Amino acid sequence: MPEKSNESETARAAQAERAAFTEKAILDASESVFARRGLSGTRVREIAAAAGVNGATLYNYYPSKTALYEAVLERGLAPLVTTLERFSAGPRERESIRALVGEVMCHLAGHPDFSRLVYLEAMAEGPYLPTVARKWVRPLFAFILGELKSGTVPEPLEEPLLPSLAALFIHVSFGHFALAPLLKETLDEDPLSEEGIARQARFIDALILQLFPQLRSEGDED
Amino acid sequence: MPEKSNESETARAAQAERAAFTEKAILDASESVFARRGLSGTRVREIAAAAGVNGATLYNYYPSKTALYEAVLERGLAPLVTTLERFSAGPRERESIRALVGEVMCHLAGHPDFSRLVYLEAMAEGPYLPTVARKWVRPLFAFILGELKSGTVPEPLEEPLLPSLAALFIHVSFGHFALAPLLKETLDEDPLSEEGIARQARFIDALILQLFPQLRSEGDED
Amino acid sequence: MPEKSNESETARAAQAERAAFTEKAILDASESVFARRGLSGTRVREIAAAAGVNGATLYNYYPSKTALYEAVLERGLAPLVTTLERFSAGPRERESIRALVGEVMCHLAGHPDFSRLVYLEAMAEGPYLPTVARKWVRPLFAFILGELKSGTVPEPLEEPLLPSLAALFIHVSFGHFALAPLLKETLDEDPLSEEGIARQARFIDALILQLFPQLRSEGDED
Amino acid sequence: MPEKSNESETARAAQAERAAFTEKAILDASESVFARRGLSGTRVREIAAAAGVNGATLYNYYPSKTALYEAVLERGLAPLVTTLERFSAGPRERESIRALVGEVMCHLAGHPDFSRLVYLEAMAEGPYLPTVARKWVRPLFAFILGELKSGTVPEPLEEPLLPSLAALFIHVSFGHFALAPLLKETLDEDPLSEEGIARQARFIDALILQLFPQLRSEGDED
DNA sequence: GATGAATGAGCCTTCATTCAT
DNA sequence: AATGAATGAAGGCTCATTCAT
Repeated sequence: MPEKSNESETARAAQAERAAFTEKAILDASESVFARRGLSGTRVREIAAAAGVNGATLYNYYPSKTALYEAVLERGLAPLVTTLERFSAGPRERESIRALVGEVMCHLAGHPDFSRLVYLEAMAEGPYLPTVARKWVRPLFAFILGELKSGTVPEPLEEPLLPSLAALFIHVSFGHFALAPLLKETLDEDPLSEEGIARQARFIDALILQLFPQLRSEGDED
Repeated sequence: MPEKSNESETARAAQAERAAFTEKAILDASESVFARRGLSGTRVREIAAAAGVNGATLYNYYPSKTALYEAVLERGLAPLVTTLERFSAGPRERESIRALVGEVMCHLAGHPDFSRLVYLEAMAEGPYLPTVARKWVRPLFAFILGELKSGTVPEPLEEPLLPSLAALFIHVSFGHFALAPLLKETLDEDPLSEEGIARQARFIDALILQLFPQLRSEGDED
Repeated sequence: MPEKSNESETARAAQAERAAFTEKAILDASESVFARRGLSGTRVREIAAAAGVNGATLYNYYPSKTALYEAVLERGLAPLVTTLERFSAGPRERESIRALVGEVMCHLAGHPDFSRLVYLEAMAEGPYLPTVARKWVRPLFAFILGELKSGTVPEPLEEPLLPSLAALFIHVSFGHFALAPLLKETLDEDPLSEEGIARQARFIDALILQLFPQLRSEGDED
Repeated sequence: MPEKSNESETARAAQAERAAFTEKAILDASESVFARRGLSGTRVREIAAAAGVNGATLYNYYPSKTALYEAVLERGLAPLVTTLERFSAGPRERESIRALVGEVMCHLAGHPDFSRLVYLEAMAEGPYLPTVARKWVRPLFAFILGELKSGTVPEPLEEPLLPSLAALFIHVSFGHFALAPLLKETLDEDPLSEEGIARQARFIDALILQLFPQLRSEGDED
C-alpha cells in the first residue's frame, strides 16, 4: 500500500509538472499569437499548433479563448504594476523616471509581444482597456507627473503639455516594441535584437537628459 | 431628341453621383472598422452596417474584403506620400521637420483612424507592411535623417541613436492617434478632439525646440 | 398628327422587331447554358452575358430563371412532338422507324444542345420529367412498339426486350448529342460536326437494317 | 500497463473504424447527390444531410466540395479501369466483348449513380472529362475496336461507322442507368430494379448476337 | 492529461431578383 | 426596352467549442 501511495504520489507529481509545462507553453504561444492577430483575429488552432498541443487540450486549462487572452494580459501586466508600486512607494530621487523607464524596458525586453497586446487592445477599444488604464497607465502617469511637477520642466513644455510628455514615455518604450516590425522593414536591423533594445534604452536616456538638463551630471556626459 | 439625350445624360450623371456617394460611405466605414478590428477581425457585415448599405453592395464596388482594405490603406497613404515628396523636392529650411510634422498631423487629424491601420499592419506583420515601409516610412526617415545630419544634433544624441530620433516623430504623431483610446481612458479628455490634437501638435513643436535649441528664435519663445 | 401616328407606328414596329431579336438571343443563350450546367447550376448572369444583354433585361421577357428554362424546354420539344404526331397519324410503311429517326436526327442537328437538356432533366429527376415523358417519350415508344409488333422482330430479341429496343433509338440519337463532348475527347473528331452527325445517322440506318433484315432492299446494300 | 496499452489500442481502433464508417457514408451520399445535381448544382449541406452528419464534418475528410467530387469519380472509375485492364491483358476469345459488357453492367448495377456522373461530366464539358476519356473511354474503345477489326463485321456496318458501334456499347450500358428516371416515368417499371438491369443485360446480349451472327452457337439460341 | 471526431454558429461571397431611371 | 445599383437569401467553408475515449 505505501508503495502504491508513493507510486501514485510520484505519478501525480510528474503529471503536475507536465501540466505546468503544458500550461506555460500555451500561455507563451498565446501571447505571441494574440500579439500579432488580436483577440478576434487569432484562431485557437494556431495557438495550439504554436504550443505543440491539440486544439482541445487548451480547454483543459482555460475555459475559452477569451479567458486565455485575459490570462496573457494579466501575466504581462502584473510585473509592471508591481514594479511601479515599488517605485511609487520608494523614495523620490532625482532620476526616478530614468530608473523606472529602464526597468520597464528591461521587462518589455523579456516579453516583447506584450506591448503589441496593449496597443491592440487600445486600438480596438477593447473591453480590457479600462483595466489596463486603471491598473497601469493611470498610476504610471500619476508617478511621472508627480515627478515632473516636483522637478523643473524646461520652458517650452508648459503645464498643459505635461500629459503629452508623460505619454511620450509610453510611445518610446511600448511603441518601440509595437512598431518593431515596421522599423525592421525600414531600417536594416531588428529593433527587437538585444542590440536594438539596448540602443532604444540609451536613446530614451539621452532624450530625458536633453529634456531635463538639470539631471545631467558628469557621469552622463562621457 | 436633345431633351431625351439630356434626360438620359442627367439620369446617368445622377446615378454616377449616387454611386460615388455610396463608394465614399463604404471607404469611410471600412477605414473606421478596419482601424479597430484589423483585417481578419472585421466582418464585412459590420462595414456594411456602418456604411448603411447591404453586405452584398460592397461587392459591387470592391471584389473582396482584402481589396477594400488595400483601397483604404492606399487612400490614407497617398496624400502623405505626396506631401513628403513635396517637402523632399523643396528647399531645405531650418525648420523643415517642424513644418512637415505639422502637415502630417493635420492630415492625420482628418483621418484619425488611419494611424491605427498602420500600427495594426505593423503589429500583424501583415503583407502590406513592406509597401508602407517603402512608400512612406523609408522616405520619411531619409528626409528626417538628411535634416538631422545637416543640422546640429545636441550632444547626448549621438550618431547611432539618430534612427530612434527619427522614429520618435512617428511615435508622437501616429502613436498619438493609435493610443488615443487608452489615453482617453486614462486622462479625462479626448486626445482626438480638436483641442487634443492641437495640444499634441504644440507638444511636438516644443519637443523639437527643446531637442534642437538652435532652432529657437524670439517668435517661438513667447 | 397622322405623321406622328406613322412615326410612332414605325417606331413601335422597330421596337417590336428589336424585342423579338433580343428574345431569340436570350432563348438561344439559355439553351446553350442550361444544356451545360443544368437548371440549378446555371447563373442568369452567364445567360445574360452569352446573350449580350444586361442581367436585368432577362426579367423583361421571362419572370424567372425557371420560366426561362421551361420556355427552352418547350421550344425544343414542340417540333419533335409535332413530327411524331404527323408520323403517328400518317400511313404505316415498312420503314417508318427509319424515316422518323432520320427526321429526329435532323431536328437535333439544328438544336444540338437540346438532347443534353433532356438527359439533364432525366438524371436530375427534375419536375419537368413527367411532362417530357408524357409529351414525347411515351408517344414515341408507343409508335416504335406499334411498328415492331406489326413487323417481324428477329429471334434473339424476344418480346420482353422490346422496350429496351425502343430505348435503343433514344440512346443512339439523343445519346449521341449528350455524350458528344466525351466522344470528341476520346476520338479525334467532333461528333457534332456536320460530318459527325451524318455518320451517326448512317450508323443508325445500318443498325436498323442489321436488326431487321427484312427491311433490306437492293438500294440499301451498296 | 499491457491492459492500458490494449485499452488505448482498442479505443484507437474503434475510433478509426468510426471514421471509416463516416467517410464511407459521406462518399455514398456524395455519389448519390452529385449524380442528380452535378458538381455546381449540389449543396454540401444536402450531401451532409444525406450522409447523416453535420456539414462541417465533411471538411474533416475532404478539403473541399471539389475534392469530394473527385474522390467519388475516382472511386467509381477505378474498378472499371481495372476490369478493362484485365480483359486487355487476357486472351482474346470470341465473345470477349459480351463478357466485358457483362462485367461492366454488373459493376454499374452496384453503383447505379456513377453512370449519371459520367454523363453529367460529359455534358458539362467539365474539367475531369479528359481524365475520364483517357483512363476509361479511350482504352475501352481501343479494346472494342481491336475485337471488331479482328472479327468479321457484317456488311452494313462499314469501317467508318465502327466508332459509332463502339459508342453503342456505352449508350446501352451507361445510358441505361443515366436515362433510368425517364424510362421509369415512361414505362411502368423501374429500370434500376434487379429485374430491369438483368433485362437490359439480356438485351445487350441479344443485340450483340444479332449484330455479329457468327458468334451464335447452339447454347445461345435456346 | 490529451486527442480525434463532431457540431452549431457565423463569415465571406454569390446569386436571383427588384427598382429607379 | 435596357441598365446600373441595391438587396435578401443562400452557399461553401471556418471556427470555437464539446465529447467520448
